[in-house]
Amino acid sequence: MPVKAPYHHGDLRNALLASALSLLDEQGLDALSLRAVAARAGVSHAAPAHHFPTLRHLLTALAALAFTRFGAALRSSLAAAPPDPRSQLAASGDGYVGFAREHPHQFRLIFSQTQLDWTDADLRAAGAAAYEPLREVCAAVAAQRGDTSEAGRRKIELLVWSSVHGYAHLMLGGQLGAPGHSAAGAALPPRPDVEGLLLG
Amino acid sequence: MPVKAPYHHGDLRNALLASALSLLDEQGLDALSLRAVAARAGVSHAAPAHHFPTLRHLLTALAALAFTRFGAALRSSLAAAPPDPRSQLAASGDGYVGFAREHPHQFRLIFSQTQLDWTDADLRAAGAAAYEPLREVCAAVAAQRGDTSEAGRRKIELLVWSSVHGYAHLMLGGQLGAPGHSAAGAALPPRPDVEGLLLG
DNA sequence: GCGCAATCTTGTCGCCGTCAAGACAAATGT
DNA sequence: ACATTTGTCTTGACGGCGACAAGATTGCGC
Repeated sequence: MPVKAPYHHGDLRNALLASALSLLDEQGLDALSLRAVAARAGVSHAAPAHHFPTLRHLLTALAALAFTRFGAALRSSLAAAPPDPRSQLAASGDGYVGFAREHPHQFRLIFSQTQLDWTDADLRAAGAAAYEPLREVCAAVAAQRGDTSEAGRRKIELLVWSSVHGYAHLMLGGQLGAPGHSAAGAALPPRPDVEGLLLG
Repeated sequence: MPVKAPYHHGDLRNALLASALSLLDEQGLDALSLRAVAARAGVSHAAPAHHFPTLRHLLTALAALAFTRFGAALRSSLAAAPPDPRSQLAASGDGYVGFAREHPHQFRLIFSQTQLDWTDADLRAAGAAAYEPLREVCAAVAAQRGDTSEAGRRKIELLVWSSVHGYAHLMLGGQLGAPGHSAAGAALPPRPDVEGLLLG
């Protein structure tokens, strides 16, 4: 491993993404600047320009990366649960909220609206892939409720997604239960019981 | 009315908030800078310092203002609906997402986590006041479902709040239905039918 | 071996938040 | 009535930021 820095980095793009990810986890979204990321990667302040013309491009690529991690977390949570729709639904909710709690900054980045380029193909693909398991679970839930129609499936999807996403968002905002900035996960009210509501 | 600008503005604090609000509605949260707000108010770039030591202070005060408007919108939506719990619940949901659609930037500001000082007493008070009608409706819903316990009321609250908030958030993100940045409110899927789910 | 294109550096510009020092006006005390 | 004090606003400066331009360095194809 040649630690000595050559003029041409060789894999600067990935190095920048790695630096950005660590910086994001450590100091949050607001601390992500092109210059800080470049400094952490050990290059000059304008080095990222070739790989990411704009901070927006870097954030978008980073969000795509975080999205696939989010999807992987969802999948692993589903794989660890019993295969019946009710358990799967609960597991997807727990996985969703769990990722938001364990990686709050990545979660915030993923759903930050103004700073990302949502027309980017990679980001959209990563997002769609991450949500695929959730959609499958919702289809199974709709089927168990005796509704196999497209519209019925969508309604379930929307309800599940909205409630779990809203809960995660409110949780991150500290707007649930404990006032101030109490320790995460201390005395939070439990996630809304969608599975109980939908599957009795 | 002396339009000529005196050295002492007289009501700069409110003028700054008004400028900030119009700038927010016109150009979004990212365009809110102390200098831009000061310029719009016709004062020098450092004039806000006396009233808002930091951009964070200004945003917090502005969020408190937007929160009371949000609460007023909720109340007016509730007042225009029949008094039965089901209609009130539907009206609060419609008012919630309606405000988010009509004032997306104010909505985003209100729920922006990192840029606001959530220990600020005014902000917390404004937020609590805005949510009061929602809590009352949820209490009525819980009662109609035969659950008058504190825990039952909270569960209903959390479900309603999470689902409607998540829906509004996803809607603003354009993550529902139409891809890209289609016109707001075009072909969006309807809000999750919490009232139907909870009250048959 | 040579040119060429890609990659990285240094330098610059304008905008930002923030601090410091000074100009100005209004209220206050005598 | 006037001087002083206090609050308010201005000008000026500093460092950090994103973005652009121009130059240096390297590796690759010919």
